Amino acid sequence: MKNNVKIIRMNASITQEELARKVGVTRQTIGLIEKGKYNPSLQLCISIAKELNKTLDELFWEVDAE
Amino acid sequence: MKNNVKIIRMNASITQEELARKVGVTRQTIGLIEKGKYNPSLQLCISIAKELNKTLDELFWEVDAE
DNA sequence: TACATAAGTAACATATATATTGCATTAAGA
DNA sequence: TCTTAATGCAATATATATGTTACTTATGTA
Repeated sequence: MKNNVKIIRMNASITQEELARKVGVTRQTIGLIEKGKYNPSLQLCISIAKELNKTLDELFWEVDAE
Repeated sequence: MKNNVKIIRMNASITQEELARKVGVTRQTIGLIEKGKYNPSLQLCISIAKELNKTLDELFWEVDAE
């Protein structure tokens, strides 16, 4: 469940808490998603993407290329 | 929670049941996602996309432009 | 040193995605 | 008409995403 959320959020210079508040979840949820410990819902992924001005693919597609 | 899964699945000429089996869920889950009644997990969205040779954006991005 | 901010983490509760089973409906072919 | 495949739909059970609360660990700065 790797993704680019952490890098892109930090590039946007906002905290986990700010992002969480904007998309309507808690800081813990954002933290766990960034850590790859959660399998977030599509709707949340879309909200995060819009908040960071990215698309789903940019944040979540083929990040786990191993 | 609109999306393009049904159209693209039908273009691929496979049934809900075939797609479900390939991605490891039940037929009902695919049916409800196509109907827009579910908010699927990211991992399932990725599995569906790969099975249909599409990306997340092609299946789920800004379909709900209303 | 102290204080504040950001982030990691854990326990428990709740909401909901998904499974399981079963039945109804529709369309296509014999 | 009968049969089969594909789909819709509903009730109940289970797994897990997410919320809530709280403690801890940096890190920067006065």
